[in-house]
Amino acid sequence: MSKGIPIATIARLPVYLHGLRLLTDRGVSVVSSEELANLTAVRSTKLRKDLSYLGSYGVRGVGYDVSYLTHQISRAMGLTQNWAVVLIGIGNLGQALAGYGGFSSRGFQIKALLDADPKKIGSIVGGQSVLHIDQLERVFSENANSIAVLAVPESAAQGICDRVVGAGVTSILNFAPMVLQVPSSVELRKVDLSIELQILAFYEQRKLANSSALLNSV
Amino acid sequence: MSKGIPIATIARLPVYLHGLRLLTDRGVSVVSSEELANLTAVRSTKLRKDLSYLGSYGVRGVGYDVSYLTHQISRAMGLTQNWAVVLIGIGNLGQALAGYGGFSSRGFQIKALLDADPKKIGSIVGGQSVLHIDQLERVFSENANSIAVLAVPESAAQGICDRVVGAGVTSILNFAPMVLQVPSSVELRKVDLSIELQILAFYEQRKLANSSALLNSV
DNA sequence: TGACCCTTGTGAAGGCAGGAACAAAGTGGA
DNA sequence: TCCACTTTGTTCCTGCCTTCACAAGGGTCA
Repeated sequence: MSKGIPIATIARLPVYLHGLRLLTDRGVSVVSSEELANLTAVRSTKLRKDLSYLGSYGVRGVGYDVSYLTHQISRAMGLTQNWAVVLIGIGNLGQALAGYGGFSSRGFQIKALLDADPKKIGSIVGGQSVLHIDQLERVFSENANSIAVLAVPESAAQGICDRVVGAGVTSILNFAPMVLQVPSSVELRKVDLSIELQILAFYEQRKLANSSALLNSV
Repeated sequence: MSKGIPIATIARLPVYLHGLRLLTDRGVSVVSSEELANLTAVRSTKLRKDLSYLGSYGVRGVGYDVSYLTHQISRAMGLTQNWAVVLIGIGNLGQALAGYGGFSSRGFQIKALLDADPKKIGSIVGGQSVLHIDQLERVFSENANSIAVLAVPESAAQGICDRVVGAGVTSILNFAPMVLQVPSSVELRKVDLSIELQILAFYEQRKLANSSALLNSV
């Protein structure tokens, strides 16, 4: 039952897919959970439990068939179909996202690029022409079930978000470093580029504090 | 005890800081957990619990002093000091990171930009001149305790990572969509730009599956 | 065919995070 | 000074995720 797959597992499946792709490139056709776990920096027991949510696709005493497992993970994640993505905000981050290999290789197809800056309209980014933000409603009506990706400045984010919701979009990914308000029927997720950096700083601070505490105690 | 702060809390503290900054801009000097929670899309009970890990900085019956709480959160996260960051890889993503306001506003100071592409050396990005990757060891020896941010292509990532570790860096943030191998003494964190998108796709797929199941059952 | 070996898949336990409910404490008014 | 009100800080409980340990199952070789 796909319904029972924990979110934590979903977040790791792409990492396994990446490891499997490496193995395919090397011509490896069968892999044990231990080997794949080493490649993806998780415990083998966690890997096996994750895979067990999808079904029993391994062979005891042998391991997993690389291509078969690749297919099963892709299917479970809904990546065998192509997902339409509309990218809004073509600044530096937007351009990076437009050219990001991790999207297309995982089944996400960017259907349109939108921006408000007249200087950018018509320019080619990642092989596509940038459209004016006025086209927003038309673009979403022509691409049903699209996911909206917001890479706009903080000041514009909530306004654009409201228009996207008004256009019937139910899945939004927000890169602006702020909290957006959406109806509960809309699935909103956020990527904050500096959160992980802050967690690192926190660890580093603790490390420094511990070493100075040691000095004091001598 | 800063040692007891859960990671989940650490990840939310920056969001609270952002909400507090909004309040400061509006001239608000005191805020209740309920109001701040609404601003940051969490439950007020979760907010209070998070803050209680830092200490007792509120006044019962009144709320929290905005500037005092701002200071205490910053201090707990180690953001009152400036953290030196060296950014490696000045492609689209690197340029986006170099200009990203969320870094400087949270106490991260980019000390150097490095790239291997001769065409980029000497160009000005985010107010700084791009240095050649050969300067890597020198840059880190001049900036002790720096955090390395990797925004390089997948094929170059492990090699650069090894050099960074060799230069004595103990905190690395990786934006390349791959798993890096580091000694256990090094703190490595990763940002995968497409993981959240995949989680959205998974929800969307489940939504579609459920609605078609409903149709079939009629 | 049977015994041994290897690896998967799963049940159970432990730990961490989230939510609810309540006790504690400070303010303001009478 | 006392009482009622407001909001914090904390305890308890529930649920999810991770880890451990082992049973189950398939392959291989004699």
